[in-house]
Amino acid sequence: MEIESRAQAFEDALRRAGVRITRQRAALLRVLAAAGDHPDATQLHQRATAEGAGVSLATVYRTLTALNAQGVIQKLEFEGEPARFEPADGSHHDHMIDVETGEVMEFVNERIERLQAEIAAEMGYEIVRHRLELYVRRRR
Amino acid sequence: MEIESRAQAFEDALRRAGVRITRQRAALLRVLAAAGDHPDATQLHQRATAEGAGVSLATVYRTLTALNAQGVIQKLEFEGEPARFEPADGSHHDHMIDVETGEVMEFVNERIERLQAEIAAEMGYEIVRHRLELYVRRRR
DNA sequence: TTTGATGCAAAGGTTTTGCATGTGC
DNA sequence: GCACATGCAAAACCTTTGCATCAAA
Repeated sequence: MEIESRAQAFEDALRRAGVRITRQRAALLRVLAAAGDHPDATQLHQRATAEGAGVSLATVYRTLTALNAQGVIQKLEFEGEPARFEPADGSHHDHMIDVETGEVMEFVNERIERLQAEIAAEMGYEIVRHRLELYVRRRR
Repeated sequence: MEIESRAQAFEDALRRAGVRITRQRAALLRVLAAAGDHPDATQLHQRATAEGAGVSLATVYRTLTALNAQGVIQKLEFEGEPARFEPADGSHHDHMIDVETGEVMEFVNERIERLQAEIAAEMGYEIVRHRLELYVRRRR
């Protein structure tokens, strides 16, 4: 069971960090592990609620903040939308957003990563993190 | 007078688009043309007010929305901050933000631009707009 | 003169927080 | 049992908007 084991890995990471695993957090970890899309706080709240877990929206936000700080999830802030979240699967990737359908796709490009590091280095800096989003339209 | 002529160019662009040039808009155009940094709506409001122009914050927002739609200014949304704005000088560039000082720097890299277009094309898309931000720290 | 722009204050949407209570470890 | 997590409701924050008034062209 792919999803269960992923949720389990999240729990372990948190426990190691000394974070308590409450019923609410376990539910959110499961919902996050199962998410194939990039849900926002409200959607996560709905999904956890649908699963029968009693979780308040405030707790969803507090948990997301904690999980993000632990590096277990990634916060995404696309233009003109509430923040979305995705499980951090270790491998870094960037996002492409179809402006017509709203669909979010992921991609990785090593050359772009390297170029970014070079640009920063040339100016005397090192990259802490970065954000690259392509807002695109299907070609015809 | 560099700034004055830039502000004048903005006015011309707006007039051509059939937008009225009010006292408030002229003041904001001057403040924007003079901005070497990347001010947010509140800062622009303060600067216009300091110049003696009576402008309400609501009008600042409405004007920024209009100017952005006209392509006269560019809206920037960095992580965890209110939106900032910069005059659109025609040439596209991306941003580097020093996470320690908050300083915002601009850069251009043709290769990154090309790679982005290639990535989108490979997946059957064309780029409408994009956003690239490097959050950096000074190297030591 | 006409139509769009403004100011004010109120509301909008998302996210955070204070405080009393509950609960994992 | 203690410290941390939760729920609720209120507030914070940035931004937008309804409506009466004003002013650019």
